[in-house]
Amino acid sequence: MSVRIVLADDHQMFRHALRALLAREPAFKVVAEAASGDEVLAIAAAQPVDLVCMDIAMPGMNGIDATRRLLAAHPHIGVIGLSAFADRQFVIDLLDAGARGYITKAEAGDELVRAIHTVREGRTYLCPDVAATVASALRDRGSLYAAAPRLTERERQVLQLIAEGLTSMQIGDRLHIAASTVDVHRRNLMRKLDLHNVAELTRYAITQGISPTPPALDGGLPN
Amino acid sequence: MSVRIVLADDHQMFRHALRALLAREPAFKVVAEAASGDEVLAIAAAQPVDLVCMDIAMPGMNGIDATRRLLAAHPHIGVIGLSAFADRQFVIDLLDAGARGYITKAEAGDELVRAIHTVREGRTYLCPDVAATVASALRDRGSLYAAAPRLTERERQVLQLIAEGLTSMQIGDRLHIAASTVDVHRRNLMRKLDLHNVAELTRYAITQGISPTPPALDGGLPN
DNA sequence: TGCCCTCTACCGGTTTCCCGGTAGTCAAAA
DNA sequence: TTTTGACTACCGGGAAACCGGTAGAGGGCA
Repeated sequence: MSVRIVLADDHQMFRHALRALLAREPAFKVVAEAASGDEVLAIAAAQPVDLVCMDIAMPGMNGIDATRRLLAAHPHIGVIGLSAFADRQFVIDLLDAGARGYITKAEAGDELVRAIHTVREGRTYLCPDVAATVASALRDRGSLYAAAPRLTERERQVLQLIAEGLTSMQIGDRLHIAASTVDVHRRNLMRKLDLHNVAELTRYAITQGISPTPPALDGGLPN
Repeated sequence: MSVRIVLADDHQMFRHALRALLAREPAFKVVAEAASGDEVLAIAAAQPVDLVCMDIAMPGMNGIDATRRLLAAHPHIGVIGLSAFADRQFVIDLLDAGARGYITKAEAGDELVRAIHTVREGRTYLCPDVAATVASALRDRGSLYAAAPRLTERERQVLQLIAEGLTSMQIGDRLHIAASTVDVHRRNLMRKLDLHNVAELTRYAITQGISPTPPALDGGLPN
């Protein structure tokens, strides 16, 4: 019986292209596509799924939170992370969430096929870049999880709005809290992440997918 | 005779997947892949090419400069821009460079097939998002090119350093100019781009590839 | 029960940003 | 030659960021 695969990525074109790539393998069957973490959860609740190729940076629920919640409900599903970057924090967070594989988009398409086979055999697959990142993380501190600066929900919200260019007062209004409270969250964010200004926070938010990439800078329809 | 296509994107996996997608069309033949603008130029110099699917954001020479130089040497080649964003500036710059099509990765894979056919017939193809962007740009100011806020070299340098989180004084030290001068460049940037804080500047710099997207937040091997 | 964490909120102070203006030099273009 | 554009530099002022501290309410956990 073939492997029932779900493709999760916010770029439809990438999904379609990936589907064409995987169609060459008779053992694979792409049964659904998702553009966000929420859609992945809905699909898994509605039909049997063996494996998910999960992009990290997606609007709405990101790939890491989606993986955590997906595996809580369906522990048998294999998750392979797919990201443009071999960012250490991404890798650690995703593996911590229970993913069984991680490859970057810089790798060859064959790499994904190999990863799927490996994960189906019950083993873990990391592409070379990612393996190096994990190794260096281990070497640095002995433990993989010790370093991950976990953000609270509130901090994530504040970070996202800071990255969108809002002032503390505007953020306070949006979240219905005082500007002074927003300042506290900002300070805690900076301390946790060892970042010290809005530019660094913005870059961090974008790489983490907390801020839906570089979005409506243009907007299209002003006024 | 089939259309000889070159795929240019810095993600090998995307190229491979796209190749699989286009392989379904018997009229298409992907004759080469490129990971940067330089590679596109080298390929076009070495073999006959009919059409290039060109990603905008590539390391080294970006898709816009590559298009301009490619068409200067080979005006008969059709260029279709491929980007994650429908950023107004991207679209305008690429069309200005002579591209004949522009589609975002949010579109379906079929969209690319349709675009290739259209461009081969000598016409221009824009996906709906992009068409709306162009229309709004025209509506805003009557002319497409009048809008392009061209940045000077100095402004680009300052923008990049702002996006990296440096203060005006630090930027001044780095560029050997006074902090007050940096402030002037910052103000001119904000006026030209209609952006009003560091967060927005940072996001802009990242979308433009001026700031090397996911920066060394992680680093990999800090030793 | 006590401890820790999160979220809330305010106090103070310094630095930087953000916006406005003026103004000189230099090189290229009209 | 005059003008335009880029780069340089300073003044002033208000807003916001940045950094430090304190502190109460509520929840989870040992």
